[in-house]
Order: sequence, then C-alpha cells, then structure tokens
Amino acid sequence: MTRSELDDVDRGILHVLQEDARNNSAGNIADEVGVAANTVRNRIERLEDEGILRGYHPDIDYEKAGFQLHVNFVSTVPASDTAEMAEKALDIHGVIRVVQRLSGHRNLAIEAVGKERDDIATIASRLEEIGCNIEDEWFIKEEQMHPFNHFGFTEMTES
Amino acid sequence: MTRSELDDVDRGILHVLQEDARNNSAGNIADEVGVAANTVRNRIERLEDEGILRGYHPDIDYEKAGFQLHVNFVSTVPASDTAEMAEKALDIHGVIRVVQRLSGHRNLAIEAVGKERDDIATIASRLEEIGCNIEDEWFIKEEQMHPFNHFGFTEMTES
DNA sequence: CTTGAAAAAGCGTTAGC
DNA sequence: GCTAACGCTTTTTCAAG
Repeated sequence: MTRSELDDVDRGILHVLQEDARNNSAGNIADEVGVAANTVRNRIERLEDEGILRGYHPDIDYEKAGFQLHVNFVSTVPASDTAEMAEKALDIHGVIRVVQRLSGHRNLAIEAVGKERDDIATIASRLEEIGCNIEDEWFIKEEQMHPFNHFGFTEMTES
Repeated sequence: MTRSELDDVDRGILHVLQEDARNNSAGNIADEVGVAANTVRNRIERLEDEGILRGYHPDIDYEKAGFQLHVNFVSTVPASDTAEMAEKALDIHGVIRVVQRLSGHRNLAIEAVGKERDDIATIASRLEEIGCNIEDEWFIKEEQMHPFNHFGFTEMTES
C-alpha cells in the first residue's frame, strides 16, 4: 500500500488540495496540474487508498467559535500504550488533537479546547482517569497551519 | 465580525464538515442538519466571513508521503514578536504548523517534516537565522486529529 | 429561512491511444 | 496509465415568498 515516490502529478494534486480542499474540484486541479480531470480523480482515489490522504478537515478558529480556552497537555504514558491512550484521549469531549512522541517520557501531547476553566479542569481529570500522567500544560495563543505546502514542483533541498 | 454564539445549525454544519470537508456538499449537510441546502451555503459563507471557518485542508500522512522525519521544535522568541516569527517560520520549506503559546518562554512551537536528517538540520538552521532560539526538539511518532468534533448538539458540560 | 426553477458543473463509464 | 466524449446526476445560482 506504500509507494516509493510521489510523482509531479501527485504532488501537484496535494499542493492544490492544501490550498483549499473543499472548493477545488477535480476539474480545477486538473487545470492547475495539467492533466485530465479523470486522472485527478483516479490519483486522489489512489492516494486515499494508500492512506496518504487520510481525510479533509475544516480549519476552525476555536476562539471565534466560542471556545476561548485552548490548551495543550503533555503527559507520560507507558510507551507500549501510546496508540491506545491516544485513542482514548481523543474520545474525551474537548480534545481536538493528540500527538504521539517518539520518546519514553512526555510522550503524549493532547490539545483541547473549552469555554470555561471548568471545562479544562474536567478534561484534565478525564485524562488522568484514563492513565495520562499530566506533566505540563500551557495555553495556546494561536495556531497556524501552512497555507501552502511542500508538494510543489520544487525539491526539498531547494528554497 | 465575531458573534455571541453559534446556533444548532452552525454547529451541525461544522460537525459534518469535520467528518469530511470535501465530500459533503451543501445538500448532504442540509439533510443531516435538517435545513435547506441554500441555508447551509449561506451559513458557511457567514462562518467564513466571520473567520470561524478559515479553510479546508487535507489530512496528509507525511510519513507515507515520503517525509519520514516529523519533528517538533520548541523555541523562545520575544513575546511581542510571536505573530511575526510565526509567519516567518511558516515560510520555511518543511514547516507545516506553528503554535504560538501564551507564555513568555518557550512560546513558539514549530512542527516540520523532512526526508532526511539534513532537511531537519537545515530547518533548524533557518529557524535560528530568523531569530528562533530552539530550546527543545523531539520526533513525532504519529499525529491524530479528532474525527468527530465538539460542535454536535450536546453541550460542552455533557458527555 | 425556504421553495422552485433554470443553468452549470461535476461525476463515472465508456472507448481509444 | 492517460485522455476524450458521452450521458447522467448533482450542485449552484437566482428569483420570490
């Protein structure tokens, strides 16, 4: 299911999708990349099958959406259980992202949002309940994703 | 441009979009939420204008896409410059996300991907060049976003 | 916010290169 | 594997209530 390398068409498709994954149809992407629309559809299907394209999500400004508190917990969990703990953490209401780290310690970062301090406290309690040993916690001011991407037609070693 | 509260329709729309922002048309969402398709389009337009919906991005498995190295840098920058530094960091090839923290120290987290160790070293150099004082660095094993969201019809205090 | 129509664009399947 | 053309479906747009 994995592939050796993406070609220019694949990278071009990913590039356009990263700019706007919702409003760029196969036809649009085809024009940008220089292939037929059907080719784009086939490639996207393949990229999805291969697991390279896992899904499409909106970028939400949680603060403007009413969740003024945006916090990140760093915890330590048994190294063999990071995947399982990540799943459990994601089930907690308010948790929006989990990052598993390649370290024995402080190996699970959990990002969550809430409307009041109580929400954050509740989330922290639930994390402890499922076995997350919270070691650090900080508030997030703002989070920015890359508007462009690294799948353009230039190589990694350039600019 | 900001609003007091989202209503059930807004939350329902955000909920459906979080599951799949690309393959859910206004019609689909309308069926799920129980309003007309045009209403969904109008609401989405409003949410975009208000800045709550900032964009739509694919969830890419960077490892499978050929970027085996996934790393997070934590750096300290002058508190007044976090926004500016965040922008500069995002311009660096390989950087995929920047998180500004609400703290005076270790206030900028930069996530990046690369194919080889040299890529990571290059990114680190560039970060230092623009004024990021790198204090910590770790490798990411896996990153999971929330497949569902917190805009369902239940309240934050429930479940 | 909804309805209802026309217009447009998307999609999937073919066949052919 | 890519392209092009077909017909079909869906979506969008724009009116009006």
